[in-house]
Amino acid sequence: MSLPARSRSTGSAAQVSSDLAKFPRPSVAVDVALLTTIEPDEASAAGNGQVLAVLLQQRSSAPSKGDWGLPGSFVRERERLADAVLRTLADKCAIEGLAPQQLRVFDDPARDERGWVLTVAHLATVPAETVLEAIKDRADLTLAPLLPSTGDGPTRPIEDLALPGRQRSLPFDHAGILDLAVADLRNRYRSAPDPDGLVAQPFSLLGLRRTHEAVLGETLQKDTFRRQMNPGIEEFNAWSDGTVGRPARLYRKLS
Amino acid sequence: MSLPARSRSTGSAAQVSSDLAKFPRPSVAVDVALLTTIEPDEASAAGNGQVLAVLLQQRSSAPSKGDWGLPGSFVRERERLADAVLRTLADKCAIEGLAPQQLRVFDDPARDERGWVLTVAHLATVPAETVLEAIKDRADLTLAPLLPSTGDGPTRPIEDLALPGRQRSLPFDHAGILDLAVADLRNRYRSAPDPDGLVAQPFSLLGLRRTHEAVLGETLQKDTFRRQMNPGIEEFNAWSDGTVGRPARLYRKLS
DNA sequence: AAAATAGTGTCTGTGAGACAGTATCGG
DNA sequence: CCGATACTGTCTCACAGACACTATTTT
Repeated sequence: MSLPARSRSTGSAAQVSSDLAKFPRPSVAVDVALLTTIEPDEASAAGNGQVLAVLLQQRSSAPSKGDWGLPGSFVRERERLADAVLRTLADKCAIEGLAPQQLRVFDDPARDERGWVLTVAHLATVPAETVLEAIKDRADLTLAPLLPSTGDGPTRPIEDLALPGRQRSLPFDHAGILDLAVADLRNRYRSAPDPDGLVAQPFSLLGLRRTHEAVLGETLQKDTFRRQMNPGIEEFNAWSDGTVGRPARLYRKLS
Repeated sequence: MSLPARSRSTGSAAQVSSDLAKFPRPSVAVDVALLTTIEPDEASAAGNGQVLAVLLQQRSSAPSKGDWGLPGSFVRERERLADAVLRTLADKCAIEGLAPQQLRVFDDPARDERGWVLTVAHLATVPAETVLEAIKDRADLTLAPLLPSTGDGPTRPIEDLALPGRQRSLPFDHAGILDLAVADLRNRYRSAPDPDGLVAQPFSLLGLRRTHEAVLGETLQKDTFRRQMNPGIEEFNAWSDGTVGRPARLYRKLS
């Protein structure tokens, strides 16, 4: 970025920072789509395994009070955006140790009725157990499953988000943020084994495939999947406890 | 995003907007990497054709005054980020009619010595003639060629940016913005014919390939390239004026 | 005719996709 | 033994990559 032509560089800190004061400043927030894979309550359609789910929080205030939306908060002075996301998750949801990833800025000037607010959308992923532990005593937090699109329309990544109560849609532009997050996650899960660490670390190829199927929203072929994942994993000297059938070899992610 | 718990929704605009005032607000700027493909002055290495180039402006003020950097400016009240980029290019460079694309926010709190400044990096592309026309009478604008990496290191997309004078590096985090912009452009040019419209509209397959080679920084095989582009183009009822050799059929982009 | 460029036929290797086979467990 | 699950050999098809051949122009 560069200054307008009229400003002069004096070297004085006070003078220098007063240059910035000439420009209006927006409020800046972060929102986070925290995604995980869960076993749906009813044996749902779309394959036999897990589905993607997103953490929603019931809004305690201001616009759309009472509705469920993505967690978020305003950025603090000179705080890094990723740190603001971590703080939001720690303060509001008691979840720690993630690596949020920036998606993009949503900048519609009318997106928030309170004023000029930019929000930087983020994506974070976490194993299901961590989220379930964090929300089990909380009435204002929930995991909403993302049912994969049954039709063939490639328009929106998500066919249906199962919202609690009679709520029909997410507030603000949270639906757009969620679409972006899912598309981003899917892109990464197309080529590499569990790039975001959703599965615990020795895993069987079946467990890995179930998670990939949940993320991608489609079933995968067993043998093709093995060949695609093979260069990215290494054998682990253990075997799954065979509940039924032959035990499966366990693997770890490589490097 | 959501409000802190203590705020109440009163419906009064004054009351509502005062909630936002409780939070510190950063200065927000946009920076743009305007990329194009040019014929390099000397018959450079790396193939026989064009190379990527980026528009640089000599900073007239403040930090790094006199150095060359990416054009940018502060966002105005309730202005959309893409509009801020368009305004920057129109005001400072007299270039219009582009479609800037957001890359990501750079948020290092120490990135600008003047204070807390976030910048939203953008990418825009434009045919070479438009840029050359716009900069030809301007001493503070230049097109810096991006020489493709000669070695095999896949670390950085750009081996060398040919900066004017004795300047060694770009100010702020502009080098990172440029890397992102080039990587993004390359991703799109890998699968589709000229997705950003860098070539004029009936084109020969040779011209299209030269532009793709410039963007990707590597030479492409004639016949493989044709097959990859074929589903995305349609024949145009005209032929290139054969200066030497057989004239080439011309094409247009499909749909 | 020679040089230069455009366009295409074809061979080969690689890998996805699919099917069916073999291996190893619990009952 | 049977059922169930894990694993793998192999066939087919499609396509990238590469080479060379044919086609059409200027000189």
